[in-house]
Amino acid sequence: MSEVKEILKKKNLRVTPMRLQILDLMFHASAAVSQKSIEAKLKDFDRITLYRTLKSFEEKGIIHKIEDGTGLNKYAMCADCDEHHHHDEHVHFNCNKCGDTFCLEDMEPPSFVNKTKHQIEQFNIVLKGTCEMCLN
Amino acid sequence: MSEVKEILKKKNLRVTPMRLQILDLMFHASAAVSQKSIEAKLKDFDRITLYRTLKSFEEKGIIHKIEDGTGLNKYAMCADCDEHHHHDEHVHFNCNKCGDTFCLEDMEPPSFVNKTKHQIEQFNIVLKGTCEMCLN
DNA sequence: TCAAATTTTGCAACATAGTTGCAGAAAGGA
DNA sequence: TCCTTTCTGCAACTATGTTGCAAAATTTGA
Repeated sequence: MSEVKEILKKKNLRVTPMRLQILDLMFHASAAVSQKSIEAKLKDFDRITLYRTLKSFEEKGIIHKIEDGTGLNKYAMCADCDEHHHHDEHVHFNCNKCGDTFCLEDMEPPSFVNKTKHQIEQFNIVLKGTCEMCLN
Repeated sequence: MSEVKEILKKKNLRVTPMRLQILDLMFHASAAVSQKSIEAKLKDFDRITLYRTLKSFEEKGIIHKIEDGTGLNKYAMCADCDEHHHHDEHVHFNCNKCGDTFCLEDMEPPSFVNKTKHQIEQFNIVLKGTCEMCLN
């Protein structure tokens, strides 16, 4: 728990019980978490505050938002992001069965041959299928 | 207009003024359209009916839904989809400035080296940047 | 062309996700 | 401890999407 406390302090965010709980939860989560799944675990807290907490975490570069196409925003800890730059351009995987989303930080992102006249600056890649857990 | 009429008949959908207008609009659109942009153009029609129209078009394989990460569902005509199978696994491009989304049907989708234990079945790739129009 | 069967539409009501303003509470520093 | 700043929780609101149902429109075929 003091590990997440350090993160908050380093980012100049006040250490509150809610923030500690949320960050602790994400720190130990194996998959990316949605706001809904956080709400399910911390039912004493206010929905709006949770939105704002996640927003400020994201702005400070503690977590990154994942658009996995399920319509639900999900969040995961950033390996090495800060408030100036997010390094979250890794591939994500979304399970069609359980809906969980994982960061595939080891997977090499592909390069694209740009035949178009559009200027490509970032990408969002979500692989879909059946996750390790659901296969068994 | 009779071209889109044929599409509806072929798919066993009744030919109604609303469907003709929506399909005609999508047929001539250069970018993928969101429900919102359709509403802006066809303001005489009911919001709920529009949802259901898009849904039935999608089910019949006339259009495909694009998850471009903007949170808004967008739709584009299917080049060769039918109700049994969607062939919409091409790369999409989303402009950060104007928000428009395009199908890059010419772009070769990359292959992924699967080092994980997850089973990959589909993918969703959205390239982001500045589109041709916004560059000029 | 008209009536019956079927599909589609539009309304009401509801559900969920997300946002803003503001007052009071809590955290952190002196 | 007190003061400043930040955070929280409430109320109210917007946008997006869904379901049930009755009325309207379309299609089929006599």
